[in-house]
Amino acid sequence: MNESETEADSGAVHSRTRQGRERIQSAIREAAIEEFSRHGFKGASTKAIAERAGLTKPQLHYYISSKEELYEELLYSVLNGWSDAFSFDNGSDDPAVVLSSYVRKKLNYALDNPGLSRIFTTEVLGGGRNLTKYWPIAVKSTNEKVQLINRWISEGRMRPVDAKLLLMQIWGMTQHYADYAVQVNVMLNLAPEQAIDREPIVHQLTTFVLLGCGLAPN
Amino acid sequence: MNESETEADSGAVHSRTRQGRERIQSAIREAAIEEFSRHGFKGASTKAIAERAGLTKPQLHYYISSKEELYEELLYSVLNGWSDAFSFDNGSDDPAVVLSSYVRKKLNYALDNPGLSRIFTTEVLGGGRNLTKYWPIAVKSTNEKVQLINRWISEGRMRPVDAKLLLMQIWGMTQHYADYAVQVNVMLNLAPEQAIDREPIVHQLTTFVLLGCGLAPN
Amino acid sequence: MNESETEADSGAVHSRTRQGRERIQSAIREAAIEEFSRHGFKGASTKAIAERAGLTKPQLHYYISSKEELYEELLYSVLNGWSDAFSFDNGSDDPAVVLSSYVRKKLNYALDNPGLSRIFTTEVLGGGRNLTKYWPIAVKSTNEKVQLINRWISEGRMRPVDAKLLLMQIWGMTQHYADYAVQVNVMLNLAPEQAIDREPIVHQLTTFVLLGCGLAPN
Amino acid sequence: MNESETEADSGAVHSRTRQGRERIQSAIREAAIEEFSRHGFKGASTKAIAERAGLTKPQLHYYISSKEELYEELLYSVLNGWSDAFSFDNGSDDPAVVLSSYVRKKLNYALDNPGLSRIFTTEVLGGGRNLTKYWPIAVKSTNEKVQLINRWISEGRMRPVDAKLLLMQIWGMTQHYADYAVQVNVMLNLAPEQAIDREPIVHQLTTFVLLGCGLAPN
DNA sequence: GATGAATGAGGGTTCATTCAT
DNA sequence: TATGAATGAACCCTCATTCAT
Repeated sequence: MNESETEADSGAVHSRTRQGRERIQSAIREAAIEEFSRHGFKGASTKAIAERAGLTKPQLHYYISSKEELYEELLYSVLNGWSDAFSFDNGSDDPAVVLSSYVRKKLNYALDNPGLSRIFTTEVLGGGRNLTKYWPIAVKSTNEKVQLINRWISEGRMRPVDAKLLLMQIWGMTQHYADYAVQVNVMLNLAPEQAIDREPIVHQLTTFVLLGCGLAPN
Repeated sequence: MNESETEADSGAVHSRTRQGRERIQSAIREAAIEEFSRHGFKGASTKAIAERAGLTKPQLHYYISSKEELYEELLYSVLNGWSDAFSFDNGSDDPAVVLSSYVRKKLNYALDNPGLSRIFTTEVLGGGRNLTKYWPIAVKSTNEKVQLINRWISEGRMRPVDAKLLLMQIWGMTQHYADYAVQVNVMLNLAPEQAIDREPIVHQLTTFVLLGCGLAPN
Repeated sequence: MNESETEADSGAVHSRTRQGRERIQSAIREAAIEEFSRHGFKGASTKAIAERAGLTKPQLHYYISSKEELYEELLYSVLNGWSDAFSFDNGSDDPAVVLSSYVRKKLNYALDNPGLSRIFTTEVLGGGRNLTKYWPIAVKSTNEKVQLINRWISEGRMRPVDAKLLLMQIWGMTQHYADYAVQVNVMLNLAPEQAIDREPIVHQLTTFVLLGCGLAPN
Repeated sequence: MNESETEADSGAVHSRTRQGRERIQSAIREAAIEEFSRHGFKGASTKAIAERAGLTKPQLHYYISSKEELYEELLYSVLNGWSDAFSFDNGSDDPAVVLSSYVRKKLNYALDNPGLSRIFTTEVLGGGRNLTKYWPIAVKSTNEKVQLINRWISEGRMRPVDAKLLLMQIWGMTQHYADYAVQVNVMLNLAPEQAIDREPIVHQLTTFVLLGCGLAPN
């Protein structure tokens, strides 16, 4: 991206082909996200992915090794993205600050990566067979947050709540904007693909969470 | 079950076969819910449905006319169930009462019918092509609730919130227990199919919502 | 069709059931004729036959032993009907009389039994695998006619023609009214199932044949 | 049949594959004609078509998109071929010339394309559901011929006949050589697939028609 | 690199027929 | 007799993948 090479490339075949390859691979990625997120692993077809990426099926198989691997790659890609949004900001120990930041990050991820988010949802819906390695990590990371929240509670800085349930509430509310995007747009009277104005949502969500936790909204 | 009970069978062949048919049809229904909710319409296979119901594929087609019709039947079944949970109690005009009742009903539906709930989610994920007829109804029903909430707000009985977003927050939080059941159980350290203790959840959810709306929890 | 059964039956159960059986069998026959004549042996389905006869499939199999046998029964039924129309009248030795009578009988058979006629056509179209036993008979019967015609020709009572071709011309022209009934009705501006006025056709056909044979039309 | 290709192949790979594709497509076409013409649309199976063309079923679907489309393609192919044979020669206004030419063309089409001809027959036998668009064209073209014949009659150049019936007689007699080819060969003592000597037939047919119309044979 | 072709498995569905009842 | 159910084969078609070119 910030490579010093301009669009007016030296023209070396090597470089051009590499660019082409990257463009194709990102086209495949986007196409695969779309298809997998709409139909799940079993329901998605390589034909549809190939067509969406502007390739033929054999061409697609030149770039990927299998449908399963492509899917897993994307799935792990979400899990990594999750790690960021899942983590609490360490910059502050103020519950209100930490929680609002968390909500905002979660929501942003859902709205910036609705496809990837939905892939995770289809995976969980399907039973989460590919997530056995992931659960321990998620559990650990969740437990850390739970402990932090519980400390806040024991310090009287927060209303006593079940911290795990609180986190799930946040997940449910934010993930909703990825999984139910279609319904959200219908309800908000937006065109099917129209982007949502996210600031009001962040604001209401954080206020809601803070009030729910007995905290003063920022 | 009293062991001396002899099935209270009338003994008539007619009755037995009819019972058998009903048992099979409900087995098909359950199997279809499971498969569709796990893999979506495209990803589900009639073979899997048949096997789960203890039938062969041609046998299955003796009871259903097509995969699509079976799916749509189930989908409409959710939509009907939705109508109940979607409706506000008319027995009260107290925001706290109405909202907690709504949350409770929504959650109960998700926990009582996780499969059906997930089918709706897969449908929305897939783009909601089968929901064109449903949206107007849902929008109307939602708008009615929005107006009621707005009245409460204008009467100063509730904190000013975006009513639509509020409803979506409730949907997201309750639906989460159906869609993400697998993750919920992992997080709550429950066995994969173990039933959840729903009372604490209802309690925290309603408290959360009421506080978020600036209402005193019951 | 031509069943002019007396409704005033003795009323005996036995007789009534026998009547019922006969009625069913004739319904099956008609249904089978329709289906086989429209789609051929392979293309016809027992389901369609059963439905057309107002029966279920297992019910149908109670009356017939197999699709093939039902088909063959009908086919042989045509072949028998053929024998009549195929035979020259022995009452006269006048070429004009014999030929016009033959044309008339052929045409009448086609118009009275279009379904059966078409079954024969589908059989021939399909290769005539079921007709191996029939060909020798047909050939013999044809050769006899050929010899008779040839005698007429050698006696100078008819223009010299290839007798076999002449017969085929008659078959083609008459069979056309069964096989191409749909097109005939379109061309004659008749409703799809409307009966045709056959006298003009008989007249033109016989005149045509007689003139073609150098005979004076009746 | 229509293979007029130069055996001297350029040898280029490109050319070879394209030739291969064309050869396969024409094999499919021939196979499909054979199967459809023998069993009708419903009775024909893609398996049989594939095998006859030397392909597997999925291979076949690489070249065609569906059984129905393949069938319709062939059917329309007949209808187009029909247009030629259906048209009267405009080169002459002599009834004898025009009619004999018509008979000859019709017969030639039936003998050159027996399979395609039979496909049309199976379609008409089956009710002609695919011919709704075709009928108006056929009716118009027929009416034009009828008017011409009627003019000849009114000018006293032809015996008065029902022109439509006359045309149907011609259709019946010529089509017979396609539809009843099997029986024709049996009757004429030819081997099942043996080609017929068509000149005597054309001669007798035209003579027959001209005499039937009160015209002097050429 | 990329394309036409092939492959074997499996998709949903209907088939003719038989078996209990 | 007649019906609900079952059966195994076959139906048309698409799948993910691989192999020549």
